[in-house]
Amino acid sequence: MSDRPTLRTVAAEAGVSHQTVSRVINGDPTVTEPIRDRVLSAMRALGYRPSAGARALASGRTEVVGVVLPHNPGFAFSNDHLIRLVQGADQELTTRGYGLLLSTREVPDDPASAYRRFVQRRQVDGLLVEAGAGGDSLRALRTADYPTVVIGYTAEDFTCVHPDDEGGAYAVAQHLLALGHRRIAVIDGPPESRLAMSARMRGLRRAFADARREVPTDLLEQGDFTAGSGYAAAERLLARADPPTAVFAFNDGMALGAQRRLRERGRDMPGEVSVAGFDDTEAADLVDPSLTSVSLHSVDVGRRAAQILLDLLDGRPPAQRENIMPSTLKVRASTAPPAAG
Amino acid sequence: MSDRPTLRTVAAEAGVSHQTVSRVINGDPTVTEPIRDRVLSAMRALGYRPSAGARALASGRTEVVGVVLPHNPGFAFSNDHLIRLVQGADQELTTRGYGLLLSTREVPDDPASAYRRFVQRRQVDGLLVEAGAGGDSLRALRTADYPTVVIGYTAEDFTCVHPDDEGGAYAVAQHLLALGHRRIAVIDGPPESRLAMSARMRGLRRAFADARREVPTDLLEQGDFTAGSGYAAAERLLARADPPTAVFAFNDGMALGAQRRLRERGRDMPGEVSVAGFDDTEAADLVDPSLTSVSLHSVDVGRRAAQILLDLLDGRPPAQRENIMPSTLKVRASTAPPAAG
DNA sequence: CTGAAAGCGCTTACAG
DNA sequence: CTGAAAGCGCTTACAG
Repeated sequence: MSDRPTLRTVAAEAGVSHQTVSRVINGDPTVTEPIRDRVLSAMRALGYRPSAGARALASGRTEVVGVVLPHNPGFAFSNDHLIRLVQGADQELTTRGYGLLLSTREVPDDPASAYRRFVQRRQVDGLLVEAGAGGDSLRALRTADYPTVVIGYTAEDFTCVHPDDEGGAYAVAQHLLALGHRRIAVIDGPPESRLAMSARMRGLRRAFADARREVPTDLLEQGDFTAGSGYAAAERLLARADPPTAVFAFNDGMALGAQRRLRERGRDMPGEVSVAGFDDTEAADLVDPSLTSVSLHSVDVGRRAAQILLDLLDGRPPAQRENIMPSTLKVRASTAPPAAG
Repeated sequence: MSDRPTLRTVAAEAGVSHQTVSRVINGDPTVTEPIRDRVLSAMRALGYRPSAGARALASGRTEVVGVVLPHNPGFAFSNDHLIRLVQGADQELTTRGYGLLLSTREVPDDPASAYRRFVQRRQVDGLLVEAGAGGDSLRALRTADYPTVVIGYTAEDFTCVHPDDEGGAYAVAQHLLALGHRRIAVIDGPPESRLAMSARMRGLRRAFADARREVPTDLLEQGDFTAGSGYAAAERLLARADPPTAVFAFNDGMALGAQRRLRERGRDMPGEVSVAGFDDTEAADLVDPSLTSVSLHSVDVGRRAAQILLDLLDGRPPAQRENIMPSTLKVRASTAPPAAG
């Protein structure tokens, strides 16, 4: 194999200086048309490929963004959300010429953590961090002083992008109230997702308030996003003296677990009990009855986060710190009016 | 902000040459203990962070691996498999000090493709390519002359790693035959996944041959991995004069679609009809009856692929071109002996 | 075991 | 509008 051509090889071939070749590559408008053409054909003829490392060293910018995902092997129900976030971010980054360096760790003191890899080695120009299970690690990234956009909720002072959890929960509650349900149970998510869960709870309360109804506080159950916790919560709800006619689980996994228990207990769905979930995972459309849920448009969230970060890198700071993307209620077969009586 | 410390700053602080600092960073064993300690504390005191770009330029290695995933927004059923592959690869790469540059495109003539990004810009030392929907694009990566490991099947002459599809299908067929099923229908996958599907078909045939039974060729249906195609295939199977007592769909999505149609048609599962899937997606455990399926251990596949690539980069070529990772039959509630008679 | 020299392949001012 | 100079921050031989 012969050596790879460099800027100077191309310059020699085109009969110009290597700076001119650099200008052509970087789209400098001051290069004249004929010169540009000559350089471009020389590049093509030689199969020239710029060295990202040399560019990064000389320019101080890597044109790569780090994406940090939570490292939760058991966090199965969010896998679909995660991959769609990445897909959306990748679309935007690629379009704008940036690379996406991925890490599934966010624990800052783990020697193999993203923090160390991206920040310590200066491999990236900025960071996209999925808030995931822990906001604690965000504080560490803080000190790194890198342009950062958080995907999800954070109590820290970072620019963030997240779905409209409040609006989504409002829509579900409004839907159930409009169907005639009053005894609506809620299966809450785990404390690690407190900020998102509070937003959903706010939406729920607002829907009840707008309907001039009281939230039935005796029907609140705690879950942890697993199907098992939804199953257990359903069991406890069935044991109530005055059981719910509708169950709103704060994610699809718990909703599916609740459905399973209700089915085992012989409850007709949605005839006797309606069930709604959140996140609109693939399974929602596959189970029977198919599950009413809230779509978070994760691809759009990821794309928007990347957009905001790249604008920031280009010197255009975001208008707001908190950026909320619309979510959509998907009504399916698992919700219907309560049985008369 | 003060300027970032460089090798020379650290060298001055520690009272050594910058080469010695470089040696400490790269773990050169010839550096004496006291010198190493002095350098390390100087690095810590100054908050030194090496520049990945400068390293890459000087050493010719980026210590980053490109991971190319198929860009299929509709390819929903493999999302879980994909994210687990990436997770496994990331674990291995991180452990060995490599970064993971991700792209969800593999179309080589797309101006925003992975091919262009990774290869043209020399941002990576090697490539991990998920064979996904198209083996065609692999041919283009070929010309790039990068160390490449394919995840999945390929007709090209690349080192590859894939799950034991043949063994998994063998296990399912053997399980159904052992339960007493003879009329076993198969819902095949789409032509894009031809190589994996052929492997599954081989496993199926081998199980029948080992049991001295004939494969009921009249019960072969074509699907395309969507739940809809499984639903339609089930419909056609129900219309047979001699319908199957068991349905083996070559992915979980089609199996769930088939389950839905069978349920709608009032067939008891698994009483009247057993159903098995493939891939062991999250939904398999959530539906009712829970779905017998084949787990592909995607995390292990991704980890192994990264291992092979990194070994290759270290000058240790793989022992075999084709590397097969074990898959596991997960028996759940959807399969049972056929109704007597 | 450690230092002085050279260079990796670009970009960024600065002249002209 | 284009070229000559300098330097980005490392690593890799090569001496000693």
